[in-house]
Amino acid sequence: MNQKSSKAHEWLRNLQANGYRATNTRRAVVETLANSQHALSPLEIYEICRSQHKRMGLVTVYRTVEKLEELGLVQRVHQPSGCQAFISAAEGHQHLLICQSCGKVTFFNGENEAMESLMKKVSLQSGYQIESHWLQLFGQCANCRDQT
Amino acid sequence: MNQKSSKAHEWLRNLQANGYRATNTRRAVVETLANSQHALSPLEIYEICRSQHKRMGLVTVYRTVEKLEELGLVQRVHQPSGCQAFISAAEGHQHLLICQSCGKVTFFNGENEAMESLMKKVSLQSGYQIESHWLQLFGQCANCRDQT
DNA sequence: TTTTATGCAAAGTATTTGCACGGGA
DNA sequence: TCCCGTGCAAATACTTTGCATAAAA
Repeated sequence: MNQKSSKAHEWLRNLQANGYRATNTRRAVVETLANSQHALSPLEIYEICRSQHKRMGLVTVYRTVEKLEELGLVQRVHQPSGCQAFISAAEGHQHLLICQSCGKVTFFNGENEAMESLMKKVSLQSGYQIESHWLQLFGQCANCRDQT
Repeated sequence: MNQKSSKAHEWLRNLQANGYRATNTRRAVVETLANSQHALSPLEIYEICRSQHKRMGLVTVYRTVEKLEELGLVQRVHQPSGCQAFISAAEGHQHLLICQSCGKVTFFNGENEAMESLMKKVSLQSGYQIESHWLQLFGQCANCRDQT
């Protein structure tokens, strides 16, 4: 069993532990998202899954993604081109790095002194009590850089 | 003339300089957005403007906001609750700090060594060439903290 | 006068909901 | 068996487009 499918299994177990059932269609959505290095929209997930489950409905994708998000297993990705896509949730204090050419998503560790001190500084200057932050980087991945 | 309305005038001048006309309805949208400390959705802008221009259509708001965004005068704000709202564009390397209670938006300067070194580090580790970053903080503003 | 902007209505997308049937546990 | 999950269709929300009229320059 490779690392990819173990993530899918873990998500399915998590769903079941929360009273949700492991159905075939749900399994397809979970595997698609768990194995993807790209953020996928409900429609994209639907099209990928439909190659295996002809009868699958787009609604099922929406409902499954909703549950995965609720359990913190996937997260919505915000991009200039739109905010409908989802990807595996970052673990801990990680953030996203997105390739503008191929869409590949990489996680990086954002829990560091630099961020901490910036937030402390902003907190003092603004009077806000800072509770959370969104940090996302955009660029070109190594592959796409080479192809130029 | 206060600072608020001068921003609205500046935007109108900018629109005219780019071949767009300064109409009454457009003026209303511009003033609403230029004077707001909160991110507003097209529908919210529409409802505010309609108190003065009964005949105004929601479409006009969409079309005006589109032009303001195109000229870099306003920017879209992404939030957990949705991504339809707009606010004055940040000037230079500034980022948003949003109050989770009242929605007030404050800008802070994000152009600093901390961010630079973080991006350099991530670039080395990931192999990505980083082109832009998106940072946003969420918290409680001074007013909302006091009211607890 | 000339050209852009407007409102209305209609058309497109994206997403959610109601419901009877089907399939997991 | 029991109850959740499913697909379908319809409803809702958000945004864009076509067009005849109104208004800015």
